[in-house]
Amino acid sequence: MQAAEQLFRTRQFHEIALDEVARVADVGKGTIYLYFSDKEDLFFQTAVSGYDEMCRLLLKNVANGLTFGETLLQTCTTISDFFRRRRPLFRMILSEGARALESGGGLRKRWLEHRKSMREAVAAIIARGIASGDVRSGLPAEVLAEYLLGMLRTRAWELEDQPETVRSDASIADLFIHGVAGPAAPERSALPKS
Amino acid sequence: MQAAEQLFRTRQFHEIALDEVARVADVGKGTIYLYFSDKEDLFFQTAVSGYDEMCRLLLKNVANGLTFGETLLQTCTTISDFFRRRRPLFRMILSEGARALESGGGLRKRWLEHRKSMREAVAAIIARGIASGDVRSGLPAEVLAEYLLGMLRTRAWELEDQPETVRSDASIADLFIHGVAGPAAPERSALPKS
Amino acid sequence: MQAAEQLFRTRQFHEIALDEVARVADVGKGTIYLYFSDKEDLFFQTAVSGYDEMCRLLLKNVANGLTFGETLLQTCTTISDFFRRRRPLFRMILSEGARALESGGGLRKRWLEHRKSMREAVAAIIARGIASGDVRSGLPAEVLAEYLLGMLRTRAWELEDQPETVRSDASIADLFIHGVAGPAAPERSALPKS
Amino acid sequence: MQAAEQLFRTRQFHEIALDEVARVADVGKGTIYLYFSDKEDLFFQTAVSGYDEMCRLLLKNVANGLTFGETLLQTCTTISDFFRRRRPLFRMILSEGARALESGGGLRKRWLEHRKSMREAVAAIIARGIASGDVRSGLPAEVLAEYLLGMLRTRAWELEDQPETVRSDASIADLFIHGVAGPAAPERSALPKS
DNA sequence: GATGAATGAGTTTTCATTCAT
DNA sequence: TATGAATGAAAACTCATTCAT
Repeated sequence: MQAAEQLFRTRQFHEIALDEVARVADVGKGTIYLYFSDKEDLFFQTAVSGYDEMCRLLLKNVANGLTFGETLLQTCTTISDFFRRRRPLFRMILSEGARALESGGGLRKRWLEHRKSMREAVAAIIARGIASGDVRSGLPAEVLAEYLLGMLRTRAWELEDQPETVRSDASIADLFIHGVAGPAAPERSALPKS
Repeated sequence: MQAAEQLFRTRQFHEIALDEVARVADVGKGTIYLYFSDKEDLFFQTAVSGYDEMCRLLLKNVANGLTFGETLLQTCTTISDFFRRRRPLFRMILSEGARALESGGGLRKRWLEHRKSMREAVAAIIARGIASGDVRSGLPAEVLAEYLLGMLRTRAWELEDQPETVRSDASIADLFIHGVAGPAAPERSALPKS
Repeated sequence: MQAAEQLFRTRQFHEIALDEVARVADVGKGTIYLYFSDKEDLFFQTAVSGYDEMCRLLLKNVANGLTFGETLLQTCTTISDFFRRRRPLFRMILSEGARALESGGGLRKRWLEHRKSMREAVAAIIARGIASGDVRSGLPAEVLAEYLLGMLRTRAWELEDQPETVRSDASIADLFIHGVAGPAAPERSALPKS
Repeated sequence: MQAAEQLFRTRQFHEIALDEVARVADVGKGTIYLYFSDKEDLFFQTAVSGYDEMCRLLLKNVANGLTFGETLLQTCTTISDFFRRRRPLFRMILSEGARALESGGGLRKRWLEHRKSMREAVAAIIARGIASGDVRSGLPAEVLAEYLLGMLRTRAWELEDQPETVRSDASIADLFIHGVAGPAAPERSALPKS
């Protein structure tokens, strides 16, 4: 799985030959088939394991005694760090997710389960904001969680060309909470400086 | 290109054989090579043409005499409609984009140009909000434009299971402007009711 | 199909790689797949075509004005010649037949149809013997036809080590008609001398 | 060897993986190689052992004080029963025989030896018929033995679709002795009723 | 210009065989 | 002696691309 993840850095599923995975992993090609039912399965399992690891990180990092804003920022940072450190895995999640969703059948279901875990991990944090009155109550926490993840994804994929200052975790958390209208500047935020 | 787009509805680039594209397009297989240098090129051109069409829509739909909120909502609607009507093309843009970015070389540059057009079309709208004071000024309009696009993308791909009411264009525009904290309820917004 | 037949001379279905067939046939490997749906199909079609050719030979060679014994001998000769000339094809028929019968499904049915044609071609000849009183009437002509074919098959595969004189077509026809008890010697037979 | 025989019921040599043989035999895969030099060897030995067992049966069942016709019928019954009870083994003999004969080398020789035993066991019975005058003397007993075996093989493989009455052991023995011309009906035969 | 038959490099997958334990 | 994890050669099959018509 590490070899698969590594090769995903520069190529997509279909462009990666199992020959290469075997070579990088330094095992025989047949060995792969002892542990994964087929190529699809190898990449699927790898992606899923990444999902799960991120969930574990999120659950672990829920500190107590923080304001909602602080918690949210911490969440953004956790996810950002993961995205940065495991970029290829992140790509795999995106592209295997696309395949899994399209494929239908048991694969689709298994995939959605893992994605749901992720969504709920973030939603739990936002739900605390709703409870504390820091977040509006009209929309499900799950929906807001997806938007937050969407912003983080956008930052990771689409804003690479922008200077760090305008795409900091703090700015994402701030935009997520206050929107682009923003609070009255300049005492914009009680968030810790990023 | 229409044939390619149509086939993309259910399958990915690598799963689509040119034989099929030719059959669906009702031309000889060799003919494709008279107009595209490559299989890659066929899909790339198709994706790019979709990008451009969306840009055209955005530029056309910029009405005058609207408040910022109204303009933004209109923008969301325009994009949403396109995403809905041309779902396969949208998928193609995502996946060809991933390939183009990774491939390096002239392809990458060409792709980024088209994406920049899109970003700027949205950014222009947001810039008007900054000018009018409806949008904070600390962040580049381009960055905010990407976040908006990210929200729309999230809605299209990740929130299909949610009821229409919690993922309306109006709610996206509202969240984008005011954030999850929301305006002082209940006279929440000058936005038209969705 | 000629290449397949030729390679079958020394090897069995599973031992023959399509690479070789392509090389011998002097076509690209992919070309084979333009005309046969898969490896199985190539060998099946080849075997079937052999069956059909043998049937054609049998039907063509039915001369008139011969005694039953003469007709039978001629039949034996026709089949023997075919077996000798097209030994690999004959082997293919045997082994593809085994596979087709085991495989079940449409293949099995298609195969049985062709085999039935063969059986009936021989049975028709024997039926004339029954009509003329040269052959007993208690058993279906089809059953007797299979036994005759069985003897010819035995001769071709199991009696290669025996001298030609004891495995002549005439002796097979004679044994088939009169059995091992034989007619009252020495004016044993009205059959032409082989 | 029992596992191999059992798996041969539904599949051919090449379709049976040693993994399966090992699993069915409930031994480790490596263990097979302690007792057989080869996959080939395993199946060859199994087939050969079947041959030998049939020979043993034939030799054991040679009762005294029977007419030739009775002895022959008994032989047919013995062989038929074996074919019926051990159908997969019978198939294995056929297909391993084909491989062994084509392979050349020591294998071919070893195979022919075992086949010769079989042939001779049947030939011995026929030789008694020659001695007693029940069988013509012009042809070697071995040749006639092969034809008899050929008829039995035909009955087992090609006449499955026929009603039992027209493919009884008695009818085979009768056809073998008297041929299709048959004795003067209806007091056709001194054979015991089947 | 249009075509589609031919091609063969490239890919996934299987499985007999080995060998360290 | 028994094992079964590891292996990599081998094989079927696909498909982007070419090119003679």
